[in-house]
Amino acid sequence: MPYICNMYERKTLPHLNCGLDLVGEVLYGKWKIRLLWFIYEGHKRPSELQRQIPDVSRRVLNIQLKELGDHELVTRTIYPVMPPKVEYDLTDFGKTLIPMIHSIDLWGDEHQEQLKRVILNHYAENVTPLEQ
Amino acid sequence: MPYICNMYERKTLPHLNCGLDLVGEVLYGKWKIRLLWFIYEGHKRPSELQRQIPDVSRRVLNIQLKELGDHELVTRTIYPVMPPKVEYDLTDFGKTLIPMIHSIDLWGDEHQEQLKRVILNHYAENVTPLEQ
DNA sequence: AACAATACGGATAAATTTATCCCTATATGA
DNA sequence: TCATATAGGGATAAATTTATCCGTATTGTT
Repeated sequence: MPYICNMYERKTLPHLNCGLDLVGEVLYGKWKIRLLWFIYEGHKRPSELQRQIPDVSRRVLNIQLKELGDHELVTRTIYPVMPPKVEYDLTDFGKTLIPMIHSIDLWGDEHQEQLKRVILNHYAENVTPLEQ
Repeated sequence: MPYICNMYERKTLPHLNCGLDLVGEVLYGKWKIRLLWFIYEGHKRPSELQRQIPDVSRRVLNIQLKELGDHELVTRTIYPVMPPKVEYDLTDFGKTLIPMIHSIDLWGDEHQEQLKRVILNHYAENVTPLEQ
């Protein structure tokens, strides 16, 4: 049974075998964790989120927010004003993720020197010889 | 400056702006967190890992293990015996991830009912009308 | 009048990730 | 002798994700 996801009809079924599979289904997306984090920090409007994460295209931002909504991690409130105003908020379910995301963020900050080193090393080792 | 990664010459540069970017660079891969977790649980040989995660192709398993190694999260030990024997172990750096992964795993288990519901709902809502 | 800000989505292209298929090697057991 | 287990890589295809470009609308500002 095909289904549309991310504006795309998926060909394969998801794996829902273990807890980590389930988490992956809802959090595996390049910007999702960051979106949850910024919403938690109070950046609720799409344009604010876009400014916080300039690297994401506005299109993908919308898609990932939509999926977070479908997965009941955030709510979307539309204010009938002009110009349009939309706000995202964490649901209670979404809020249960915050301690986890916080620990991920902390780990990244604590090890940022080492992380940068290994990431850049990995690239350096894999640069195409022609370009060195 | 192009670089090869995942047997593929990347066209865009990675984002290394914040802690979450850095974590993403080393953990963003469909099976990486599970690989770290199973190695932590004592399944060290590639063939064991393959059995724990039948859904991953052997090829991709090797590639993701290689990257975990490049990122200094695991070590790879080759025993010069026949048939070949290889063992992966977490490095000290890799071990610092365990509490985080544990909390992810716990969250997934604690909320598995809700997760399954929202994941399946999301699919149901997005099934192509033709197939319903 | 022209333009920016707000928010959203369709069509499509590009990038990236993951999978499939096939190959190398050696030792052991049926 | 033939299958199996072990470990791994090259070439390529398929799937999936992400980005780009364009269009819709309204209000207020220059």
